[in-house]
Amino acid sequence: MIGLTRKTDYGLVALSCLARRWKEGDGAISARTIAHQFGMPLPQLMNILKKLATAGMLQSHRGASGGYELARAPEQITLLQVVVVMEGPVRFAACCDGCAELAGSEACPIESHCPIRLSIRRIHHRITCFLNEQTLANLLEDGSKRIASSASVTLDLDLAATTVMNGRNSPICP
Amino acid sequence: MIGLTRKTDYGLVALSCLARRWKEGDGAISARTIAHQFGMPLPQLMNILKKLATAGMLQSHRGASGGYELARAPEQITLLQVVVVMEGPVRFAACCDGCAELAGSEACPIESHCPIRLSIRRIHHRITCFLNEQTLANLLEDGSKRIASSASVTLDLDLAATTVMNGRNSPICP
DNA sequence: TGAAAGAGTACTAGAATGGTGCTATTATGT
DNA sequence: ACATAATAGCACCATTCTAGTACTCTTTCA
Repeated sequence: MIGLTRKTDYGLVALSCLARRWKEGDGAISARTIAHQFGMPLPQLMNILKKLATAGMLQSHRGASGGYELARAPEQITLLQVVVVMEGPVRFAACCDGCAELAGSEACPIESHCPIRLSIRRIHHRITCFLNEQTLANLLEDGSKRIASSASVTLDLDLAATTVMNGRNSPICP
Repeated sequence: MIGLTRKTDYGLVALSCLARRWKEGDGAISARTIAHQFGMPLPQLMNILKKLATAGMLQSHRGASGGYELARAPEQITLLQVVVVMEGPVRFAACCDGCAELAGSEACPIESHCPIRLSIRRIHHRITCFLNEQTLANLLEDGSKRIASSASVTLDLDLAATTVMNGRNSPICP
């Protein structure tokens, strides 16, 4: 599936909240407060924040009036990093993506004569690069602005045309 | 998760095989032959090809010496179309991605004050656009060539550096 | 007429995901 | 000193998704 899990989603919302506080110079904020603010289930958000803190993305403060804050600048936290922390390494394909040597996953049986091996790897690379260009700071730049891209490309997007058609012949890109 | 399911993977390999035959001017080929050629489980590949045929991507020929062939040119079959057929509509996020009106999925409860709603939609759009630019014909152009991109951008990729690091600070893009 | 092939449907086992609960530890404020 | 509020670290359950299999029916060709 090509999409974020709900946990990653929750994590990104929380991180954005913390990034905004970072910009304002505010201090730590508790998981309870964030959960209440965005209507997220508290136990799950606690697990998520714990994970992000363990990964070094957040700094935690225990005890009363404790909480979480970003451990580094929003510009230095990328979407790819968050996804990797929450869901594990990104693997565009189970085989043929250059990640088979990770985690003892069995190699693709047709790797030697797979007709699309290299193309899949290139696509994998493009996607991970793209995700790594999207920083928390970018995410906060809302709405009318463009996505910053180190590939020196910006697209003027018609956001109203973003809906994904189910039909097989309908192009997504306007 | 950000990655293709194995079924989509199988489907792409089979489609590439059929695309190559299309270029050579060859006719239909049976599921059994494809499965044997690439070491895929036959019953599953049959289901996959049925699905792609139902979606109009393949043309099927029943009876002895029947089989499958592409229903249209490889240039007119995109990665996004294949993913949508095999996995359903692409939704980068459960909420806030402009797809909530599909399939009766419950709306995101914080949609009105979600700090990253628009950014998520933009990223969703960029990814679907990218997937829609990758055609079967592109996939067949192996190895040393570049990915065609209507965004008029090409990146020279160091394929050897594609491995995804697990560490939180290791940039993926070289 | 029999064999080969797709069409359609149903089913099972395992993994991933979403979500909850409990106990221990740490810091704060009174 | 002590109650309280907060994170840390587990373990756990229910549901959904995924991979894979099986069976019957229809069509076509030799």
